[in-house]
Amino acid sequence: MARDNKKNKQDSIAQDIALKIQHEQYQPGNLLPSEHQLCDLYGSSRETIRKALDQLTELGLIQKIRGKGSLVLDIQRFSFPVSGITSFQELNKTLGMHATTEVLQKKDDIVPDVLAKGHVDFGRTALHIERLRKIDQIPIVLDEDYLLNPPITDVPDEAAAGSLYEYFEKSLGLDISYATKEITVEPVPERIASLLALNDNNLAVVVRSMTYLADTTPFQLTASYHRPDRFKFIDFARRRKISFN
Amino acid sequence: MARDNKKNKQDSIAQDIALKIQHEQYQPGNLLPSEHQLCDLYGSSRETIRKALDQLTELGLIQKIRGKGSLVLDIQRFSFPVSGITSFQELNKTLGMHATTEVLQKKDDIVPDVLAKGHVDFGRTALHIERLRKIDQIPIVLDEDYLLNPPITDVPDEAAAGSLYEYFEKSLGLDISYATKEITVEPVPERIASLLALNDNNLAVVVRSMTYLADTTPFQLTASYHRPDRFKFIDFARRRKISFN
DNA sequence: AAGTGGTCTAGACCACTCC
DNA sequence: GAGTGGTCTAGACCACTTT
Repeated sequence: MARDNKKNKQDSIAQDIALKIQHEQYQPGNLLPSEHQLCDLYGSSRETIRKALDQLTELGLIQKIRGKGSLVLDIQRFSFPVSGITSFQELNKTLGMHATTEVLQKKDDIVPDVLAKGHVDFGRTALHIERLRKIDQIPIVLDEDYLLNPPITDVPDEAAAGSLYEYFEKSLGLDISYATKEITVEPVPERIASLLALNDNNLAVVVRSMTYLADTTPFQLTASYHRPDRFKFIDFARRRKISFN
Repeated sequence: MARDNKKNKQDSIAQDIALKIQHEQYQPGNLLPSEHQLCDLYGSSRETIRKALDQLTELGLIQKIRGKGSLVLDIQRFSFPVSGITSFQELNKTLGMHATTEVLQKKDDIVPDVLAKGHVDFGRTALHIERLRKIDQIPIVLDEDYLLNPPITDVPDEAAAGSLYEYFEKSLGLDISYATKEITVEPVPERIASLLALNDNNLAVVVRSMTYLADTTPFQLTASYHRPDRFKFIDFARRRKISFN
């Protein structure tokens, strides 16, 4: 699930067209109806249609070509959702894998300095949730989440075992907005290595992220340890027009 | 460098504000002038100002807060350019490191199947450029580029030693638009391992990418092999409003 | 010439924050 | 209430592709 926040027109239109692409009502290699036709279809102005199409462009679902139209791109379905902020649980649903989550810990702890660095004060405590994710019984990811209070006071066990994001957005009504993410490859402590059943070299892919609300409040720090042989990060990126030189 | 394509108003405004943020004329934690003030400042309509601010929002430079204003975010400078399509050469300039590029090969070759898969026909030939990137004499990245003809017929040696992107955009006038990228960790062949001076385990971070022009023509396939101990990928991502369930 | 997307405008109304 | 951003509109003019 995650965000049915499509209250406004442009978001509803974007969502609707996205679904039609997903269900191949609009197919890769074909053009969407022209903006003018979409105006009639949805009964809205052209700028609103264009804002909806901008969202699809940003996602990599379409490419607009001047004089021609909006081309539906051929992005393999398994590469969605790409990049962005997406939880294991959501990804799981989308890809239809059989995954389980085991909650190993849930208690207040001091945020490790490596995670806190540059984001929150050192020595701050937070609700620490440790979860081991398995696919077909094989451990794939170990998630170490640190949830800041405020805005998060407690997390029910069911939410920890399921999707934290869904709980935050749906139950708490938090407005999750953006995140910074850093991917490295590092040797990890023995405990983590054994949980993930790593080889002798103890190398894991470490994804550290900081997630913020719309009002810029940081609320979640995460370190995810991935088995290197099962790790895959897929990204779609557009060339930006802004340069910094 | 790269793309001074800021011919239109919204891009110029976005670029101008971005530079003012970079030079701390607008500082993290402070608000930008209001949209109304920016209208006066740049002599444009509010929607145009808003489109410029949208670009900055997408980049992670600002966060808009309703009723308050546009807050300049505190993204450490070393994390720019974030994500997106950014070449080694550009990154190098931005970070001011001392790096060298050694061109090992430049000849026509068949595109390896792993790279071609899902993007171009198997068995297709392309201009293969192999480059070893070093920082302070230490090998960091091995780039295997395959450039498709058309649109690329040849690449001068100077361009290969410098920035391919700069050559494509500035000299050839190509309109680079988007790319898909995939990051994995894999054991690599002995030759690559020795070029990168890897440990006994021969593990490297492999970034495979496919880059497209604005007219959706694929033109560049790349496999980059990174030393795991020097690899770092930094990303800024916004929560999307479109869901696929 | 007709149809497409690209850009910009001036204005309207709303929701939220702050005083 | 005044100021902020969020959304939407109707229309204009331009650049490009197609026939």
